[in-house]
Amino acid sequence: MFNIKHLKSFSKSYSQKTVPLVYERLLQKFGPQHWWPGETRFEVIVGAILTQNTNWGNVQKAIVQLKKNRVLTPLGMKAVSERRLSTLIKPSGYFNVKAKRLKNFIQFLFKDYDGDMNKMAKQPWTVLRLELLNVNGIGPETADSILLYVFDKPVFVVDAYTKRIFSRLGLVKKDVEYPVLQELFTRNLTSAVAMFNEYHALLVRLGKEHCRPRPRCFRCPLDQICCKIL
DNA sequence: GACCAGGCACATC
DNA sequence: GATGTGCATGGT
Repeated sequence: MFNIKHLKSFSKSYSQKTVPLVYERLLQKFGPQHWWPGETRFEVIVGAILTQNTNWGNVQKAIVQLKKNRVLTPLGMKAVSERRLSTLIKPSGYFNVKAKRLKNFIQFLFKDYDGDMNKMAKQPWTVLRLELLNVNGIGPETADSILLYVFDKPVFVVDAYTKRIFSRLGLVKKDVEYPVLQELFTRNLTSAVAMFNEYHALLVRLGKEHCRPRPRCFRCPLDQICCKIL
């Protein structure tokens, strides 16, 4: 029987075994998460930017506001002023910086792709990734979320939960760099898009419910995740 | 009132 | 290159 308490190590074989196994256990425990069912690709991108370091519930409030005011389309968002945009997305927090970031993305979308998401979809994803990272306000997690959840590209999304969970499982150090952790998943998983999509969502679910920044389950050094879930 | 949330850019050393 | 800080709302 797999028991993370005894296997804790940074070894390669541990990773090979653990990365797919954690996925199986999580899917078994929580079931499919049906993540990011945005009505349009543009909506998912906006959500990806608004959710930076922010609770999804707050993001949804902002999305409703944008939709109500017809700003949730490339043309609508291009037309609205940055000041007005920041007011509409207020519930999502960091509204001034996020308004700027949304405008930066819009500028990129119109300059390079004539405001056409279909044209963007045709770009090879490795190229698109670099272009997205070049937009001020889009970092690795947001870029990869867009590639995976909007354009169905085989890119694993690493976030704070991923880092916390897998460092506590002993597979990586606490301050592991983004590409190193990402590589851990791409190297140890065979299937891609559908699984990457689901795995990331499941890690968020696990993180929210059982893996706080400061463990509350003091009997167990990994908080609750080892004894109750995995 | 403290903690937490599906990051990122920028300043400083 | 590593580390610290500002950005801000809303739920528990």
